[in-house]
Amino acid sequence: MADMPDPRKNHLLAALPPAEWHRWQPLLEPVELPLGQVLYEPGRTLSHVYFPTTAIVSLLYVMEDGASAEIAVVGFEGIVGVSLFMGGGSTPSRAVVQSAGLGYRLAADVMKQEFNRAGPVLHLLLRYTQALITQMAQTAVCNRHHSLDRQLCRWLLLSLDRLHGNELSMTQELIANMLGVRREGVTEAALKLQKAGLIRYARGRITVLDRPGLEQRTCECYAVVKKEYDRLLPDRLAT
Amino acid sequence: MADMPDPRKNHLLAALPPAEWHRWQPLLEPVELPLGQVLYEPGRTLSHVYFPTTAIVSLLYVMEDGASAEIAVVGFEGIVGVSLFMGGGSTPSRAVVQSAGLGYRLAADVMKQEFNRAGPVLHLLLRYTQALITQMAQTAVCNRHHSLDRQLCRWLLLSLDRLHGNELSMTQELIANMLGVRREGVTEAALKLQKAGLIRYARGRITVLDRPGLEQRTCECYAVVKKEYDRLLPDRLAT
DNA sequence: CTCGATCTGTACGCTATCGAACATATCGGA
DNA sequence: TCCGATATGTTCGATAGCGTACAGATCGAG
Repeated sequence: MADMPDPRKNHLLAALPPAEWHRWQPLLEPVELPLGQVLYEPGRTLSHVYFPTTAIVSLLYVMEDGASAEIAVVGFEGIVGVSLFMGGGSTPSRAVVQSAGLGYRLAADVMKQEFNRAGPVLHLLLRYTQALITQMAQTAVCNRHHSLDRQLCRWLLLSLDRLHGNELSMTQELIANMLGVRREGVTEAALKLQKAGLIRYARGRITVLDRPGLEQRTCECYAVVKKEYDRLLPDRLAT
Repeated sequence: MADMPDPRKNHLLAALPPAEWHRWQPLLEPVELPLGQVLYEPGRTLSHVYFPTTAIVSLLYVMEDGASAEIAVVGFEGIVGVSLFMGGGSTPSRAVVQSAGLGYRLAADVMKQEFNRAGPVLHLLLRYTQALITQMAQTAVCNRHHSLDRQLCRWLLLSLDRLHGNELSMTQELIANMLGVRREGVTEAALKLQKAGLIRYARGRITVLDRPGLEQRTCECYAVVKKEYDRLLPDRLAT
């Protein structure tokens, strides 16, 4: 834990007013988030909320037959476990670490207390949740209308925005689970992108060579989501 | 406006504590909601929030090329315009009346004020929003994995739950716009359901003959959403 | 250095949905 | 009663993604 990053690498934590930050700081518990770790299960009451700093977490729904689909993705800009303060304390989805990294967590009762002070924390978290809603809505639209090629671009860009650098550590199998498609489909789509010189990859390491190229090839969904996050959470530009 | 229904046919309004209800009653403005009426446009700041009583409202995203997809549906159990209190005051989607009827509206500034009292109103609205989030998430999953047949069943059931009686007034063209598919596809799927004796329809009137049959034929998505609404909003059973 | 495990590439037939064009049926107003 | 508008039904070729099976490539542990 020597190289634990500053909690304020998480943009929500960074956006806290001094008083709140002072209260929270001793209560934030640093956590390692290895690939595949499950932060919450469908229907289970949350014990903590998580603030990723360098990790990326996928919210996904797993169907009765085992097939899955990603609903939204959360990185250093957000918080995992909004149902805790929204009400209900659980959701039908599952949260899984999609890209290993670090983060901080806060106990559920503390989070609820802080939220119920009804001050800046509440409004910050609700604005974030509104952005998350947009991401989910756009995922629905994209699943309906756009080709796998374009969806892969969108997915790579959303992940890239939540990482530092231009490299992601993801097998095609994993990406397929997230997008809810076959692994072979991802292989085909990724090949096209590689042949076009936009990415390079091998055995679970993807390097983005031409980000503007990806942005040009993706569907409108990416820009819609990006714009809404920027509008609702201007503080994310702070780091 | 002679036959304006009780505002408390809207379950959120019905769930208000006496004090709030007393304050709100004079401020609620009855509105007719004819088919196709747009309650808000993408990016436009909301002037009111709407509480449907007998109408159904679709939240949908319209793409650059004109294609569309429904993200969620709101009836007497809910409120249209959550982005007003969540923050931002607008969303990239559009709200359109999908089934003509009546409702009440409340001015944006009043709504914000009431929300910011941070009492039972806030928690009620957030629990509703959490249910709405589940509906959106499940729409994304359904769009990815389930056949048009099953999706049509889900859509009919979700609509039926928000109406009284077993008849809906909807052309196949309209349903196709909501589901984001071709009108011909809906014709085929509807024919199957009719041949199976589950529904009967003609020129924009659909009668559900065998609701359990529909529930059996739909995908798991319907039940997931229904269960979550029931869990988060037990008051909806009040009427 | 070798072997098993993991990751990526390729092929093939299948099906759902698409896009477009056109046929039929029913409603409501002139 | 007739006509245009609207709603539904049918057909047909094209295609994206599926399921399955298998082949090659590369990594790491022993």
